[in-house]
Amino acid sequence: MENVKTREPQQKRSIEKKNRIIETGFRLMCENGYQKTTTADIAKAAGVSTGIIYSYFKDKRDIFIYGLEAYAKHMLLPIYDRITPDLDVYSALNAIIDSLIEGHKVFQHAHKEIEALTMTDEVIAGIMFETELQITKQLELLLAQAGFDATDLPEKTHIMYNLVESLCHELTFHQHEGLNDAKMRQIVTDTIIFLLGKPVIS
Amino acid sequence: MENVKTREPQQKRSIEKKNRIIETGFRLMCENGYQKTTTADIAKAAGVSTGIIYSYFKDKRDIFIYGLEAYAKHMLLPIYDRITPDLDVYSALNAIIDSLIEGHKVFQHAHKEIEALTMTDEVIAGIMFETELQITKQLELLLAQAGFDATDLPEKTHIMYNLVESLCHELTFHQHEGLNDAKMRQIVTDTIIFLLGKPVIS
Amino acid sequence: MENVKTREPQQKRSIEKKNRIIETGFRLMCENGYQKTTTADIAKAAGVSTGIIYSYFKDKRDIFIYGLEAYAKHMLLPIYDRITPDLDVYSALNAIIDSLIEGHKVFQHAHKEIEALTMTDEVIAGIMFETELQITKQLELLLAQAGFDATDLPEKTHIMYNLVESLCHELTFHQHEGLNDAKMRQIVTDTIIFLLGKPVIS
Amino acid sequence: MENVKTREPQQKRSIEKKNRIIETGFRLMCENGYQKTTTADIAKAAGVSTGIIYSYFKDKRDIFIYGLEAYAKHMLLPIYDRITPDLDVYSALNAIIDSLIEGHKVFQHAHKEIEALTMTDEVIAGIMFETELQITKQLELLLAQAGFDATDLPEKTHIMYNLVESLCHELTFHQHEGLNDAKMRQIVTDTIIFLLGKPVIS
DNA sequence: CATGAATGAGAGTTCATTCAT
DNA sequence: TATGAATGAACTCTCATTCAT
Repeated sequence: MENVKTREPQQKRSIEKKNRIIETGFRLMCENGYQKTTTADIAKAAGVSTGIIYSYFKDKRDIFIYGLEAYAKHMLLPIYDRITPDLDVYSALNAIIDSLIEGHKVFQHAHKEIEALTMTDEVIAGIMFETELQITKQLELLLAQAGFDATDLPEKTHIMYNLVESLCHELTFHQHEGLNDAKMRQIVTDTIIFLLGKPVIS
Repeated sequence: MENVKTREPQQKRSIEKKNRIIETGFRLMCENGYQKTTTADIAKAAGVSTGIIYSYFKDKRDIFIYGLEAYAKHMLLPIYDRITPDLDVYSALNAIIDSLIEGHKVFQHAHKEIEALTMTDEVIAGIMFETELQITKQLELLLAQAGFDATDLPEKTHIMYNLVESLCHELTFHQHEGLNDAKMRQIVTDTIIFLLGKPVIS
Repeated sequence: MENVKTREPQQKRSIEKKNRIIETGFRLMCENGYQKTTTADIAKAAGVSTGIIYSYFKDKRDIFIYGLEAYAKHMLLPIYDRITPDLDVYSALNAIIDSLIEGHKVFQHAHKEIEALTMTDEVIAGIMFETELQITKQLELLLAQAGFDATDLPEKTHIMYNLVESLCHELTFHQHEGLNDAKMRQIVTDTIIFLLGKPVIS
Repeated sequence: MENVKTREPQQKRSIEKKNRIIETGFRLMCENGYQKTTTADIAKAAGVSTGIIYSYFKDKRDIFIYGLEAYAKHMLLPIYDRITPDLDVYSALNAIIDSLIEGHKVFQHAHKEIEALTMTDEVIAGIMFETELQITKQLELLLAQAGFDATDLPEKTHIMYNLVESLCHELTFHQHEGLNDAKMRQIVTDTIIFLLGKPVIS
């Protein structure tokens, strides 16, 4: 039996409204912090009343969860989409980096707030964990298929993922003056290629 | 322009009390989240009254700032201490990694909460930025002195710092099953050495 | 001075709908408490929209008032109906008790909630007062006509009414284990006959 | 392990304050209804801030429970106190009636609101049930010891209790005009004596 | 006539901060 | 200095009522 209090909007306008609340709410929470964002803030920014929020969402946290899932999808989908069988591993790698950078740009400050909530909220932690797992599994698969040595692949993949994550963060926020974007990206891809070693076959 | 309300404790016992509040408070905030930690929790855990906290600190955030500064010092000091002129660059590198891992272990979950607060609090952001700057500058200096090619050194250093950061995080929390600690560390140091390239003057 | 907002339904279907709202709403309010019953609950249970309720009723309280009046009628009517001139006083008494027990069974928990609302709502208090008055007056009349001594009749009638009320309550809810229904009823009727004393004439 | 959020006041002033909140809160809830009484109302009437209420009580309902327990104690204690071995059964009966009337006078409107909450709150229902049980058991014991016929004693006691309850209610609130207090009381005691029958051992 | 999405005032509760002792 | 009781603004969430369709 479904939740009886919140309802799934059927009308087009309602769906748009629900999405507007998710987008606005998640953005505010990520920009200003989960706790500092009040339901009144979200309602005002989304142009709705506070009451309607509780027609679509169980509670404030529910908005964040929905936003987080959209965020995860936004990060994952392009990866699946861009990796086609005819792509060589280097192009695929670049496609993945592009995807993640784009995801960061769209969701701005999301990452830090999510990481913090990960500590105290198991559901949120679970979603993030699963997302990261999907991405790294995808990377491992890609590399294994391309014939790269599978030795220490999980460890290498994890490190590569973190390298790309950090790169995305810097390229998105430019917190450190004097760093050259192109150079950063070049170094990261070089490093990943170094980590990959040479393909075993050929 | 001194703060008139809070005072700098002169007595030995008072100093101990202030430090106890900082340590306990910062730990609780990092473990359970800044917002979820109440001043009452801190007072109880530190064995003091809620009132006395406001003799030593301007507000709750002030406790966090003090804790953060201690944390930063804790991360930085060992780096300075362990890098002696007679050390070769590889040993120095390992010493730095050891220092940062240790720092992570001591301050546990601190990082995530700090990162989140960085977004909305400029002072906190400033402290973290300065700390990272100090570490990377130290690394750059170390490497330059050791005769490594200074080309793209800021970019490389930044990437190395992130590599080590991620490593520390994984070694401390072991969030991802199936990853081998020793291998991870080996790969990271290998990667750093790869990034360093060869010293210009052989 | 007619209410301009709500209207008196003319169509047969509308009348049925209004009655369904009254029945369902009053039942829910009595079972779960007035405050705990929401207009959404009533609408859902009655199979109508929340909006339509405000076409038939001024507000939520109005539904209760209507239900209460129906309840009062339900308690009173059988008393009038069952007391025919040819009935002796003892049979009439039993008929009244039967009527009240039946009323209780139909409206279940109504009494307690009504009593509580009586305190704060003068209209509700008035309806209940009037109902009780009708019943006791009816009793007084019945007894006077049957030739019983009219000394202290109002006081006696009031006490008899309460006796029957309590009896009905216990017979309906059986809250106290170990009490025998038949014995209770027997004792109550015996007590009433004791209270009545002997008819003056004959 | 005790509740960690609410504390048991140790200081005399604190105990007084807690009691003031209970008295004021319970009175307001009984006079105006549980739902209509807000925590702000209680705080204002008790001359405290809303916050302090939650130092002494888990929630609003907790205040009511405390008040209810005090009410029950107030009803029961005088019964135990006034029934001494040397008292004949008629004097004891009068003592009980006096006790209950007094209880009603002190707690005013309490009864109705309590009855209503009994429906939806098991804890409240339990307290009331236990109180009534204590009183009826006391009555049964008293009568059995006095040598009255124990036939149908539980049923008779229950009816007597209700008789007294109704009497108290009327004597306290005088809702029905034209009824004479003294006569009412006389009739009730007469009825009880009738119910008692004659002591078995002459 | 009917719908049910939308409103927004107001509820209970929390907690950083203050202050009488 | 130190206490912890007290404050009250601000939070999340509810629901009787309204209104666009």
